[in-house]
Amino acid sequence: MATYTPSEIEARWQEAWDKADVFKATRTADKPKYYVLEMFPYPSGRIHMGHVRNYTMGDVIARYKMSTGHNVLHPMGWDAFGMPAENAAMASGGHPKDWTYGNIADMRSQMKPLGLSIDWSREFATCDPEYYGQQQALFLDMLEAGLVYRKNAQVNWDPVDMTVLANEQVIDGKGWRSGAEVERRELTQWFFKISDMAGELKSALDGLDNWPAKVRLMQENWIGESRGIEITFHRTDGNGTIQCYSTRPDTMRGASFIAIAPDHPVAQTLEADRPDLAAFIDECRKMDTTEAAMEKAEKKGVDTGIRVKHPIYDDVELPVWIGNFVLMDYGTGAVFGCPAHDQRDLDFAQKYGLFVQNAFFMPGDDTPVTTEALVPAKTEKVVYIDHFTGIAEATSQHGIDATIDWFEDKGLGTGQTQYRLRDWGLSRQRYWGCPIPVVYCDDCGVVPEKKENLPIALPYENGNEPIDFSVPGNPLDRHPTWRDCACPACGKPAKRETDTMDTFVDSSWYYARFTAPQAQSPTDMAEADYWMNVDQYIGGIEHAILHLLYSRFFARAMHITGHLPKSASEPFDALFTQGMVTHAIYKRDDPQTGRPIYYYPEQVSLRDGKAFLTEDGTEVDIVPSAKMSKSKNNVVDPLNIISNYGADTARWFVLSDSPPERDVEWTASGAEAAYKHLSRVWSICDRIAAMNPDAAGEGDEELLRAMHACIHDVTMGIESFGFNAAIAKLYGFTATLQKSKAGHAAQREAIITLAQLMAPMTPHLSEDIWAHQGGTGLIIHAPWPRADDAMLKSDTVTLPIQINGKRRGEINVPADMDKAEVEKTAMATDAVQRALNGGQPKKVIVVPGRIVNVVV
RNA sequence: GCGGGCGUGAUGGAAUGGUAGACAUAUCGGACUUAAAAUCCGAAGGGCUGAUGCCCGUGUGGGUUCGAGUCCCACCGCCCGCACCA
Repeated sequence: MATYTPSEIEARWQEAWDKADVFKATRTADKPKYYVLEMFPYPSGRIHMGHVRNYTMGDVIARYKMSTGHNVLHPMGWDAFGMPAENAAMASGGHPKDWTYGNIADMRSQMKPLGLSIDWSREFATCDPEYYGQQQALFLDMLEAGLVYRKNAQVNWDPVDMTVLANEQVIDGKGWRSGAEVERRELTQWFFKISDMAGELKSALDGLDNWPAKVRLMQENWIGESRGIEITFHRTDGNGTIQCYSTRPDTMRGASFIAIAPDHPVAQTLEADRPDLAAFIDECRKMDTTEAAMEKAEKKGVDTGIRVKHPIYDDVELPVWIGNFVLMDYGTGAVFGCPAHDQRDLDFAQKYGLFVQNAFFMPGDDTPVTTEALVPAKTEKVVYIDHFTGIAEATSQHGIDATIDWFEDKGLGTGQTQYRLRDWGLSRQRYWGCPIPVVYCDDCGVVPEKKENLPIALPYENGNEPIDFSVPGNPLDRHPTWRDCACPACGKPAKRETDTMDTFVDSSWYYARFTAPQAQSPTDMAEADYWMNVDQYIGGIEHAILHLLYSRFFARAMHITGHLPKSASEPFDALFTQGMVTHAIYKRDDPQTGRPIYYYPEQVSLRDGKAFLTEDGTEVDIVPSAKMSKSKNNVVDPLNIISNYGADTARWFVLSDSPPERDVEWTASGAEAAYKHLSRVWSICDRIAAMNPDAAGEGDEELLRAMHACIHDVTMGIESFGFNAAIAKLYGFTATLQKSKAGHAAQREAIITLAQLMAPMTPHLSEDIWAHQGGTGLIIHAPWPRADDAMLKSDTVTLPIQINGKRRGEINVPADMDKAEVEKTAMATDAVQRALNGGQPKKVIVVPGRIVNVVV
């Protein structure tokens, strides 16, 4: 043993793990199972520090659970369908399949040196026909179970490229390639009936105790349960009614207009005869379809000329407007506007000269609303007038509840629980996705493909048929033969669906597939029953809503279709959302153009907290803690770190400096420090190994006490995702061991325990120390150290003494001293005597083992 | 716009409502060295004081409490998501 050489150590132990096949997961009854899963990556081609952090966290849990006697499943795969592959094909020729599998091979080889405890025998990519074929089977089962249906929906349409665009491809309302103004276009598309489960998906959130509260709250708000009422408005022209959904029927007195969605049937019937309406509707169709854009856009409308009767006041007529802010998907696609109690409605009313009328007032203030809407909190008391006087005298919430009943009693409306959650449109007009396995037959209509014909493979799979990416649009549409097939029902020539599935479908059930990746059906129930649920799921907060909600829906759908047990309806028992890895940006404004120039970390030298170009010494600006981004040149390649310092250093650092749920800033000095620390541990091991085995020393007990405290703290840290705190304790204990003059036996016990406690984070170094200290077998198989309670307790405690809540002194007392005695001791101290100045304290609070506070 | 989160030394951060700043970086001092690097030892929130000590201090302003970084209210700033990016 000489110096710490991670490259040699890490290769050696990875080989040893491979040889012993230690990470292969097999169903067995003699150990409790533990399934740990990190959100699988998209194969972009390069792993980045965010991946390293994510997988290292999962690895820490997996290895810790192995050493606590669990049968651990820790798989890895690839979320491999998606637009970037098609974009690459369009940009530089080639085929998405080659690009994707090439990237997977690259990324796998970049991940292996990290020494992750992954069962690679279960690896799959979602673009493997073996995977998406089972996904098609699942789709057919869901179709049969009534969980899938077709309806019209809008897409972003690029009129120049003649293709559907993803939201991401729409930039300022224009197509990203053509620059043409994007339109909305209606297509018939497939939908999952997730809204049927809205209530269940919401109420089941309560049981997810080991999910972050913020994620549960975000999902709850996303599902958006609201109690309201559907009210019928009668048209004065006698041409039927308009149904409005409202969560605020208590504001009905102040209703001054009806607003309907541009694609509301009433609006569409008027379009032909009214060029002004048609033009407006057309303008609405050009609007960005994202919710953020809709909300931010100026609220505009056009009067249709239609009038409806106010449901309560016979003499009041309300104009019906088309509003660009009304969504057809939510409620009935029509709302009534009450300007007095809604700022958006007030702005709209003022813009178009509509009247403003209060429905209620705040107690003691009956000033009518003019420029600012009166929007009370639901718990605030309000005073209703007219029809609602007296029925709703408590709070605003009472008013809403009471008026819903009032309208129902009068037969004017129907109470309804409405969800914001919309059905999940899964059709994508793209090539690189899972084909939707249905066939269109002139005679039989829409026919599901037969299961024995699955997988319906992408054309490339059937023998290198050329796919043309030189023009935009879906290559499946223009493929010469792929669409042609026999109708599964009648056998006559028919055409395949050319839409593929949203890639979110792929990631909504992969966790279940990992339990039996080679099964000839979507899952193997025996395996699923054993391995599900995922005990710990780890990934980015950016997936807090869609991916996790879709997965929860799919787990339920898979139960309904017989592919998962009911107990797996909530697939992820515990969820952890980790933060990003950030890095400072080094930049300087170009003196000529004024545009910023970004420099790579390697081009910069740091001195006294300032950054200088290594080349010529020019000072550059430092922007701290920015998301790593290729365009800002602030990306650190994990492979460079591994080749310079080793995987253990990279793993140690990404866990060390920040709490895992928060962002961590990558710094060269931090990585250096991690490396130095591991070297230090290594040299301590070296020193102890060189000691005389019989050598006695001083402070054995202190060292062992510190060791047991460290076992306790690190165990707690790992169990509670406090990896940074656990690492801080390991630093502390390492320093103690380094300075220790204890005998060989105690020091050897300490270094072995230290290696074990570090093993989840730095598995290679730990194996090596274990071997050098004569441990038997592999450290990964050694049981986790246990803290001895007797060694954690100490005889005396130091209690701080506070005077009026400010620390003024301390006392050392026996740990078991009773309260009265502690108080007496505290009162006798100089600090307290000085503060009392001969008087008596007003109050003395003694918290045993914690603190004494004297109030004077 | 809506929803969610975060804000503590020069920096990353620690702190079951109970000694604010653990641990690490950067900085400074010391040992070793011809010198430097590496390594080891030590100092360090700000202000006043010779020291013991005192005052101030967790984005801002209020509140609850014997006691608030932590809980509540309002505000400011930054970050994430918003349904066809993965």
